Amino acid sequence: MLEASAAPIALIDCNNFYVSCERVFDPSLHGIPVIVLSNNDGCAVARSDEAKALGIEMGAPVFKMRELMERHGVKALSSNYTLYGDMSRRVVEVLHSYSPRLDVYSIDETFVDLTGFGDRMEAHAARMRAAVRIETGIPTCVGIGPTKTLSKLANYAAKKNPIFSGVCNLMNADVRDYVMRRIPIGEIWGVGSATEAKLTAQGIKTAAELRDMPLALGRKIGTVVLERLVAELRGIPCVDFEDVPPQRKGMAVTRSAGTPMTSFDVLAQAITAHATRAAEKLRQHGLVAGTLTVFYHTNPHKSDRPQHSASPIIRLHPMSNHTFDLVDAAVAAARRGWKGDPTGNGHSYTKAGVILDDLLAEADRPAMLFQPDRPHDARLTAALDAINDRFGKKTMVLAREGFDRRWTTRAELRSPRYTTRLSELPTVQV
DNA sequence: TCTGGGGTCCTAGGACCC
DNA sequence: TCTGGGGTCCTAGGACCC
Repeated sequence: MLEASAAPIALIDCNNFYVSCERVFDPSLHGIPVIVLSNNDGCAVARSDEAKALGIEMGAPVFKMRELMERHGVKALSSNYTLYGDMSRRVVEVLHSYSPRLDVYSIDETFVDLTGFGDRMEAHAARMRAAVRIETGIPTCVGIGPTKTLSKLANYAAKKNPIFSGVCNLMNADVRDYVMRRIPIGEIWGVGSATEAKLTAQGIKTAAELRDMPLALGRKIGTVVLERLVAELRGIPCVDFEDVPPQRKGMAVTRSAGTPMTSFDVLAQAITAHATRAAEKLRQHGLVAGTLTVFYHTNPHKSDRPQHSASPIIRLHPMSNHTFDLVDAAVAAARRGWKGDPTGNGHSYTKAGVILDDLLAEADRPAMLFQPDRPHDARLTAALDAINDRFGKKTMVLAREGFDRRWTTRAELRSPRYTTRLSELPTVQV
């Protein structure tokens, strides 16, 4: 049987992760509705159970629910990615002592290979979950299944139904069938709104029905992706366990502006900041980029106002991770996309970004016949990185970022970076 | 009157994820 | 007034080649 031979995979998923991180360091947040906001304090990207119970949806814009929040005392926090990133690292560190093979899928989810635990896998998962709770303070749920898709499904069941006490094991085909008959297709990993609509039109509404659909039909109404999904639901692994993270292909730094940008100068300042950050990220990962895309656009939610968007692309040769190269290329590209008068063309741009593609390990960068030898540049960026690493991000920036910084993203409700800044350590009253 | 076919590469756009 | 950011993968279709 396929189920018997397929290796058990556990998915451990942190509950309401960003909210849980905040609660670890601020106990007053327990028992009340809490939401964490997106960049620019625009919408809710994480919600406590109490906030979900009030009907606050994922991605709900804050300005539309101010009344509701006031009425129910909803506590809103700006996102604090420095804190969440560090807490995520701590969770993974704990998991390492529970399995030699991990596939870190996202900031709050990790697949764990449970091969070799036999009948004890459920108990092992429960111990792992308890250890994460004790050592990091973060609550989690665990789903176990013969494929990644089924372990995701198991995790969903563990979160939804308290009967599982946080660990749902779907290795048994009968239990699995019972659960799958009760899960709507929209909750399955890989089924988004478009696929859900197509499947519903075919009369397919539950995970069990999707599993039993002919593979060829899956391919026909979807693509090979949907066909693989159906196979995964049948217990046939099609999604690789990636314990070694694959080489990343692209990288982006994009931000909404706190105040709309109306002149080319202000836009160029924001683009300079984004390109600077993108170059830093490249160097941190030991990569160089071959293609740079700049984009900026007006507010798409204001259809009554004139709209404009541009996304000029520039090739970088030689491939580079140098701040000056990327800033020069980005600003030049942005200028190419700009139309009209530099002091203002009648448009208010609300978002801009820099996207890097064709990434390559720095060591593999192709040599160029006439490659300029620029040892000073390398030393300069090294010094720049060292200063910003030691004294904090943006201690030293290019003057081209400007001084008024009116375009910077809003984050007015951010909690302290408790675990990564000495000056922001939590204080304890004895 | 008759007007190829097959292959590769690249890109834009869609769909999905957290 | 106020609506996130950062990724991956797949496909269709055009350009180009022989």
